[in-house]
Order: sequence, then C-alpha cells, then structure tokens
Amino acid sequence: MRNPSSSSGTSKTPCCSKVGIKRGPWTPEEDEILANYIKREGEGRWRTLPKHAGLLRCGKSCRLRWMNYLRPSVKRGRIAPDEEDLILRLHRLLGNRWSLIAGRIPGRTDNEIKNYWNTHLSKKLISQGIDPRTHKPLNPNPNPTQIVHDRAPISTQNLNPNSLVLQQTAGNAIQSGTNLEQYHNLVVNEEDYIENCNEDNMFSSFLDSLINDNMFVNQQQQPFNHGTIWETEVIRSTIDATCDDQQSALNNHLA
DNA sequence: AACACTCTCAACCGCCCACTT
DNA sequence: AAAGTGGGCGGTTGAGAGTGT
Repeated sequence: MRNPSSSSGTSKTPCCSKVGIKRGPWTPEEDEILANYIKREGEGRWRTLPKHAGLLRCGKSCRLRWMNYLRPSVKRGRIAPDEEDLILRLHRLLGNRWSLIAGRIPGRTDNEIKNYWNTHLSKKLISQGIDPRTHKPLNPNPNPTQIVHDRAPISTQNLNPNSLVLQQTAGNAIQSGTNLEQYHNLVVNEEDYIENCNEDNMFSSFLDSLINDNMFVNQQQQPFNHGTIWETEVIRSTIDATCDDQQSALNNHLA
C-alpha cells in the first residue's frame, strides 16, 4: 500500500530489517496463520512472532493486524449513535488520546475511532460551527447561555501556583484514576489526593461519572448559576488545562 | 461507458516510554 | 548509568470503493 522507499532515513533502528518483508493488505491466509499462532502461543513477543509463525511480516504489522482486525473482541460494523455520542464526550475530555477513548468503548479500536473521528465527527462538528479540537465555537458569539462554556480554562497554575506535583498528579489522574469528587478534592488538597488515590478503579469511576451524566448537554442549555454545572465546568477546565499544559509544565520544571 | 473526483479506512511511519541487560 | 529492545501511540498515507458528470 505504501511505498517502501518513502521511509525517512533516521538513525533509529527500524523495528525490522524490511528486507524480504511483505507489506500492504493482509491476505486471508496470513490472517489465519497469525490468528492460529496467537491462539496457540498467546499475544506478545511481536518482534520474533513473524519468524516463529512463518510470516513475512514485520512484528509491528502483526501486532496492528491482530489488535485492529483479528482479535475476537473487535466489533465490526457501523458506529452506533450512542457510541458516537460517547466518542464525542470522551474526546472532549481526553483530546486525541485515541487509545484511552477506545478503552472506554467495548469492541472498538483506537485506529477505528481515530478514523471515524477524522472522517465523520470532526466534519460534523465543523458543520455545527464547533472547533473539533477544542469543542468550542469556531466563531465565538458571546451570549448568556454560553458564559460558562466560554470562560477561559482554569490553569492548574492558577489553582496552585507552586505545584508541579498537582499538575503531574492531575495528569496521572487523567491517565489512571480518580473520581469526580476526588478530583475536586485533588484541586483543593493534592497531598490528600496523592495519599488516597487508588488509581485504576478511581479513573473508571471518574470517567463513568463524567460520561454517564449529561452535563455536556445541560451545559449548553443551563444558566450560569447552576451550581453543579459550574462545578463540573471547573473540573472540566482543569482537565483541559492539565491535558494541554502537563507536558509543557513538566518541561518548564525540568528546564 | 468512461473518466474525474471524493471518501473511507487499513496499514505504515516515526516517536516515545518502560523495561531489561 | 547507559544502551538496547519491545511495545504502544498518534499522525499520515494511499489503494480501492463509491459517486457524480
């Protein structure tokens, strides 16, 4: 599919020699060999898998084929409206963290969600006048119902100017775990959070609480003085700021 | 029917991080 | 501590299908 000569000449070691390596679409025979091998030997050791399985493919290609197509848990077919809604909500929360988004949508792969976003959802949002990257209006038109939405993101530095730990921990919370209430507490008291955070379970609870309530719908319709909406907006803004700023904050700290 | 154009999505890429040696 | 390796990620590409003229 892709021209082998197009790969750039970096000094990094490629994942395979690329000599005698087959590329392009997988044949049913190759799929069968790969699926049978993984059923027998299990996933992993991707670099040596092709040799052991008798495939003229690079290990990365095998992994991708298995993850995105051959895995029994992969759901094929159209993205349902509720899945689409979930993708939108999660993208607003997490940005282009496709693997994290895919992890919340059973049977869908990061590649599939990424493709669906790029070919459908981003265009859909643009047609609705929404910036698909920020989820904010492309042409901001201040009106009373959008006050909450249009407020500047609250940076983690504003919340706690001296705390890189907070920023890092908040970032970890995005990737690993907290729930809504605990996230709020985190903003108030990072030390308590760090001490009490049970990451994996809490992240699930946190995301579930954000996904399952309809704050994103209400947010567009409710007046500013809706306390819960304001509170969740503070948290949402913190999440946005954390996702965007975490890397630069860390870089600044290390510099 | 033939051609041009657009859209979709499987597959590839380089980069990065965690782990091992 | 440094180098090497394995695996995962997001961005991008392009072949093939679909649609319009």
